[in-house]
Amino acid sequence: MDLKQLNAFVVVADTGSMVAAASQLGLSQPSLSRLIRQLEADLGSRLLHRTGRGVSVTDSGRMVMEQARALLDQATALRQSVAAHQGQVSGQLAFGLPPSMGVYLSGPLISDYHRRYPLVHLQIGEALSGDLQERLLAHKLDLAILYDGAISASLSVLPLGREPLLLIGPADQAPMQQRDITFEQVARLPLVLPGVRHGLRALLEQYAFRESRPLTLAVEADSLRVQLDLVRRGLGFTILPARTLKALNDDGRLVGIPVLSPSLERRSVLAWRRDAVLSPATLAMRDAVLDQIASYA
DNA sequence: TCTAGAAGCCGGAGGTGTGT
DNA sequence: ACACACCTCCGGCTTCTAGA
Repeated sequence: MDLKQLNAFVVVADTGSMVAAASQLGLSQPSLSRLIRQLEADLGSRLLHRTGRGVSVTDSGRMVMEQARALLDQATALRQSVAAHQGQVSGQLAFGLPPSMGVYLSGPLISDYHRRYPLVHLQIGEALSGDLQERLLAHKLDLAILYDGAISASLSVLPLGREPLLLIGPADQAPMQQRDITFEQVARLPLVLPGVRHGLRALLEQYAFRESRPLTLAVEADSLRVQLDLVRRGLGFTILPARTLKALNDDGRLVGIPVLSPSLERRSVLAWRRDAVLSPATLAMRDAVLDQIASYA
């Protein structure tokens, strides 16, 4: 058994196809088929069900897949540790963050990180907090920023802090003339909000449930830019952190005011798999995120 | 009939042993 | 120490087989 066979098996299991996996691995299908057979012979167990329309993982295969991923992660961390020991942080790093943080955090964070660690091949993904969590657990991300709440016990987290949430609207609209606004008043306003799978929406619904003040939904839009465009056009108001508004308020026509009673805030965390061996590239990104967040304080 | 995996065969690369 | 022969391993190509 070797890492090449284990990696081949993990890619086959992920793709569900020998042909697709062979293409991804840069091997011919027969070569890949032979690698898998050798692994199965070594382990004395069938890892895949073969059908005329692809392959599926057996129960033994699922168990092997989990441990194979852990071994591959350790091998990657070992390579990167040796490189770091020689003064070079290198390797691959898949990092995810929610769009409402990505709009203001990605630029400075990634450019600074890339300048300091040019040998690290970065993959940056923006997605909903729940999707990011799933991708972390599926080994598709090494590190991600998530919104606090319903975090899996399989993840380790580091709190990043709290962001006050503002009611956002056109400067000339009546509610925006106030210095602040109560949650009760906000709940009565027509709101342009993301769908229920979105962490921010889930958070607002929790506030609404606790306060017994159901939200008045005008339009549901997952895209931040669409939300703000609709707010500019007077279809309603939205709720976002101040930094998100600042990053997207190109024409300065939108303003934000604090929401009180209760004051709305969003907490975020940096998360990674509890069983993961963090590579030097991942540790460097963790520090870079903490530095960047600290610079906003 | 089409698609995808398996098997057989071949060639290249690298390792090992032996002779000079 | 070097050159050569042989062996093993790996990957590609072609063909066959099985399932949808």
